[in-house]
Amino acid sequence: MANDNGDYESLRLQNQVCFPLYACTKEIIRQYTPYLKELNLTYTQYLVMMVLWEKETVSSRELAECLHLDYGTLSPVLKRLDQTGYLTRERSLEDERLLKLTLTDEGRKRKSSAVRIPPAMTECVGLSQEELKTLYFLTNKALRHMESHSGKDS
Amino acid sequence: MANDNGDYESLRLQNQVCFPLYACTKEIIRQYTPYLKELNLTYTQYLVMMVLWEKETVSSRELAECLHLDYGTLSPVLKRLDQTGYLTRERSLEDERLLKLTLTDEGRKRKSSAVRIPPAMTECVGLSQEELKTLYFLTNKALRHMESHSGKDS
DNA sequence: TCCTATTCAATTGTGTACAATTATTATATC
DNA sequence: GATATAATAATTGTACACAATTGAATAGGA
Repeated sequence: MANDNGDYESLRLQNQVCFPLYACTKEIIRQYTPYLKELNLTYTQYLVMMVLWEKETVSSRELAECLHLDYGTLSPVLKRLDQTGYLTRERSLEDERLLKLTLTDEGRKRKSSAVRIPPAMTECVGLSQEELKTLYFLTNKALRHMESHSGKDS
Repeated sequence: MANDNGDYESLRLQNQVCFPLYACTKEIIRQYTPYLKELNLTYTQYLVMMVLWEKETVSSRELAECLHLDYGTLSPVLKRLDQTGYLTRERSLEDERLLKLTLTDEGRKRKSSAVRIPPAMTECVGLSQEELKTLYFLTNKALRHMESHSGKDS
């Protein structure tokens, strides 16, 4: 009934949606690199700094949640940012389990240098504002769907 | 003239397009993991296998190009797939620099188990066919733009 | 032919990324 | 108030990911 070609059609690299998503993400991050290098940051570290530039102080737990990263990834990243001198790590007084991260003056200074990164990256990706909005909408929709449908199906 | 809020608006995590792309990619790969574990594959190894399932034999150079991976990533991945017994690595006779990868019977067998992965993943992402097509189009467009505008501007 | 530049691949070093385990602190239950 | 449970981080182990370096094979030019 079904022919062999048709059965395996879905397994072709060209027919995967995730693959260009994966390749595109890596390529964008690669394009970020030279800009971030001037700030002594990696992309992951830049994500942490964006949160701190906005909130000044944040718990490790909040950070893990909003960046979708676990402690195995976050712990060494935070240690490096501490060593670089962009943030401080200290235990919360109310709850000794919580790690409180605070932006340092040195870290705050980098914010003004960072403002030119987003427009440069938008330029580099080569999509229109409309297309970027669509991309933003679709990836967020997929993310929300996967979050609500993973793990805790009781 | 310009207010401080407006200047830094573009630096907020919520206004980044790359971030949901990055988070979404990681989440999809995480969702792949249990399916791929049954085949003894990681996501990167699965990408290599998809190419081999289609072409039976391929050079390392071609693989690096179509998967957008460099040899630093690819070499150990190929070594592991060799150890698992899904492919063989041998030097090309015509050009000793080239590494020729060939699918083994054991590797070929896994293809029939893999066919149920793509529909399961489509389901899991939670986007319509139309939305997936749009996502595919936009990420490929961005990829092509970045490829043609990076490095060799003479 | 000899020399140089290029291509292909592997290796090294740094930095994620995540599952699984461990340790510490808080909370809930009795 | 002692004990079980849950929450928060850190650590360990495996596997990418990529820049930079190295080394071998090939191609191209004087």
